Amino acid sequence: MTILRSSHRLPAATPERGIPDATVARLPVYLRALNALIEQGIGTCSSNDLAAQAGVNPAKLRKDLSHLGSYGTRGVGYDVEYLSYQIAREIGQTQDWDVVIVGVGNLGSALSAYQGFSTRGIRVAALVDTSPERIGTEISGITVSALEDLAAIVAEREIAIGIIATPGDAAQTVADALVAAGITSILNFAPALVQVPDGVDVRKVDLSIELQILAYHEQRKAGIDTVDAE
Amino acid sequence: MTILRSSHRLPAATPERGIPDATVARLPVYLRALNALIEQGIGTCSSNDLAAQAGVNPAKLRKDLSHLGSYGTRGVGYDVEYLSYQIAREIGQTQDWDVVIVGVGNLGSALSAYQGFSTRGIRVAALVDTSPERIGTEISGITVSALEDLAAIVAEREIAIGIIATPGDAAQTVADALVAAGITSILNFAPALVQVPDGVDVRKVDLSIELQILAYHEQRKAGIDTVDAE
DNA sequence: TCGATTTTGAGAACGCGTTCACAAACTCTT
DNA sequence: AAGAGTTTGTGAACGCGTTCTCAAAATCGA
Repeated sequence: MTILRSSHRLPAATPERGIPDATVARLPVYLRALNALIEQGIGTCSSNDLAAQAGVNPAKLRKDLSHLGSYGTRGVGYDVEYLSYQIAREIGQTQDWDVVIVGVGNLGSALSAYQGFSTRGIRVAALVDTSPERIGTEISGITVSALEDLAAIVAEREIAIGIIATPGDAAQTVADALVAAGITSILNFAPALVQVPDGVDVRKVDLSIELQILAYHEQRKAGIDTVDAE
Repeated sequence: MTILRSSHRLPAATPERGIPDATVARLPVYLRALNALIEQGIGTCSSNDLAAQAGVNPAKLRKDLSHLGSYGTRGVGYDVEYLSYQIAREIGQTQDWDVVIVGVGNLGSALSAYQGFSTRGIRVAALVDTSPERIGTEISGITVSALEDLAAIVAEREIAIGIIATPGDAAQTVADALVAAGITSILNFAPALVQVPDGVDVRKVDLSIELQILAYHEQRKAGIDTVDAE
């Protein structure tokens, strides 16, 4: 059964630049769900099927996909492989992205060995640290370089994404070094917020805060139990 | 459904329970900013000062704080220590929270040694794994237990929060075990979504997706450079 | 060919969160 | 004591994202 890719879109249609942030954040989830379907040998799926796999509302899924174009077929659904490719292309996963990790303490080391990256087009290309004891050692098959060599490494390997995995007080220094080296996208694991110039994207992952949010809700659950009788 | 908890000072105000999720997620950020101010020896601050420290809009900060109560003084600002305590109390950081980490691979090990937890009232109380080679070994000063012993450990130590740091295919099994053991809050680092019964909170941190989102924007920047002449 | 059925794509309504704008409340100076 | 200056707390406007809903487009069976 061949799925018609409902004709070509308009040649000069809106460049469709500007997918909502919330949608962008979910596209990788859909991609993962589609890959799961591919592994199950499923060739076509409805928005209901895919939404169930991805854990979202079917209407939301369709709205999200509609921002990319019309890749489904009414009355039929989506061709799994075709849609998978379209999303991959949209989020730039048809190419590999080299990243540099700054700070190879416990977290940085764990990230350098993280299995989940390679299958999603992420390749840890370099490790950097400031500690003399760490520089020159090999972690996950990569030799740790000095922070001074960052710019050269970034230029040579065409690295566009940097990961900050240092303690909080080093974060701004590292961010400055990354920006100076030409990095324009930063993932910050340090418990500190960093200032960067316009044009540089920073995403922050704060492990403590995630747990603190859970603790708030946990406290609230406990409070309901004990206070309700009041 | 609505939780009535009479506050000691509000006579006929709204139940006041039910702080918006977006606000809850920012309270730990404010708390960190306030602690930074305390270390600088600053006793009072305006919403402008604190907002700058926390990296948010002053109006948003005030709106957030207004959900907790009126802890500021017009024309003056906020007492740093007092506000710090009020936020800490609100998000349950006046007590320590014990957590169990399931999966002591690279990521789980790194989390067990993470310095940022202890200062925020998070204590890693137990480590669990399924691998016979890991069970019984000591990591960050904690002996790794078997998954079968999870329920006993959770009960004994009164652990309320569990962290999943396993590969994706083990995540659901682990989540089921955590729920069976009485855990009601889960932080999931595995690249898979887990199903849990009502009443159990799950937060998900997906390292690959964070990088994929950055890669999307990175790709877009590159596209603008080459396509757009603006 | 035609009607019944399935499913997408998108307009519209809705809700939540952010930002604006300002009165109220406080301090400080004269 | 009173006016000028500050800053909070909050109602209102706004914008983004989610959800509802349904016409349009496709398949299938007779």
